[in-house]
Amino acid sequence: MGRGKIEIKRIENSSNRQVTFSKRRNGILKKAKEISVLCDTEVSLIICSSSGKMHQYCSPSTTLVDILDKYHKQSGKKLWDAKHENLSNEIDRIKKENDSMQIKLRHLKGEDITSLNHKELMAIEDALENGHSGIREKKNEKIEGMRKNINLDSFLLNFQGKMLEEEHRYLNFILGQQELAKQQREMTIESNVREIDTDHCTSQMPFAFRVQPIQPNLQKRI
Amino acid sequence: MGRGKIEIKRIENSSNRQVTFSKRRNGILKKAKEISVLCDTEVSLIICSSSGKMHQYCSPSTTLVDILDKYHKQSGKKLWDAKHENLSNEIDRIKKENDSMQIKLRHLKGEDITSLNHKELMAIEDALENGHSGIREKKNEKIEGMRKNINLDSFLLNFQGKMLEEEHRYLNFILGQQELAKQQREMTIESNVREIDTDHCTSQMPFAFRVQPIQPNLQKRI
DNA sequence: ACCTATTAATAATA
DNA sequence: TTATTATTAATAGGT
Repeated sequence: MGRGKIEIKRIENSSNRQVTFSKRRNGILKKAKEISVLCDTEVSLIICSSSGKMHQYCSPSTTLVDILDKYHKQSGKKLWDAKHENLSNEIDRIKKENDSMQIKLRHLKGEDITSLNHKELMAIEDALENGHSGIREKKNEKIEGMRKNINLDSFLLNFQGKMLEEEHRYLNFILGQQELAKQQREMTIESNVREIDTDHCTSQMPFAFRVQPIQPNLQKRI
Repeated sequence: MGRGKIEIKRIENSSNRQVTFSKRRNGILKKAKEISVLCDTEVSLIICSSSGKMHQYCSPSTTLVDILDKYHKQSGKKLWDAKHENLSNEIDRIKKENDSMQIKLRHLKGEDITSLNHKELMAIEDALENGHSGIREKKNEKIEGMRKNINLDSFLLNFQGKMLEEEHRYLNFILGQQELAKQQREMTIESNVREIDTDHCTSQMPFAFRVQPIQPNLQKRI
């Protein structure tokens, strides 16, 4: 294309080379734009002239960095230096860690567990139980613990009260019996000291000494 | 150039677009080679097709990295730094996410919970309970359930056994005391009917009638 | 992938 | 650099 055909090799005439560069540079930039528009593609074109000037085209939908990044990933070539590679690797590593933790969390929350087998479910349940007991301990030490203590105290108090009541009733009963027995004994001695009658004696035996049904509440248990 | 003129806009017909891409891609790659040879320039051309394939040309005297580096220095644009910054930011973001998840996981496992307040503990416990109930549902209800029931049964059995033992001991004690009291009474009446001594009488009162510490375990049932 | 009419690019020139 | 233009190269549409 031109007044004559040319061989594709370095143009030795500097002026000609410069003119050709200018023309072809425009041409290729135009082509780059055209293909990116016509074919909906991402194009990056960088041209460094021998004089040091740079010319660049990048398709409008993206950035050079994006294209280079794509290239990097696709080609597997080390475009980026070791530092970038390290960073990329770390990102991959952390992302994996992230995903695994996310899954664990979801499992602990009881989500996405349909696919798990029995062993896995058991492991998760153990973890939940351990966690729960740990939490319970801590929680109980605080308010829950207080409430329980209060409940226990009131129960014990209630219990003690009932015990004391019971004891009190029993003691009163005993005292009453003793009193009665004493009076009966005194009456007997006073009125008929010499009259000895075993039967009478037995019948007059202080109530406290007779075989008594033991406290009914306690007897129930026999 | 072609059978007809075309407008430079996206070719909607997918097949045509693909054909045109193929042709123009070859064309622009050829142009890139030509300008780099004719004009002794460094050229980098990267084309990403919409289907994801990549095509690249780089002038033979150099590498893409060199060209990018030159571009970087010349343009003053932060190609590398921007990339580096992006990566660093992403790492920071993911690391934070990671840490937060790690903490959540540890909390759910019952670790590092001393610093939590009551509300937080409650929230975690709720989560654990929710998770647990989910797991429980999914878990093998038969075998696990059976095991638990057996354990509970054996516990109750054990407990009942202990209760009965205790009761038995107590009943034996009561019976022993009653027996003793009866014997003592009979002895007292037989040997010294007339000797009446209140103190002695009190001291001889059957043990069963004295104020006894009440059996705590059994008293519970009152 | 090939063909080819037609358009686009550009070498030589100014 | 830009403009002209003869000539070659690229390619659109069809096969």
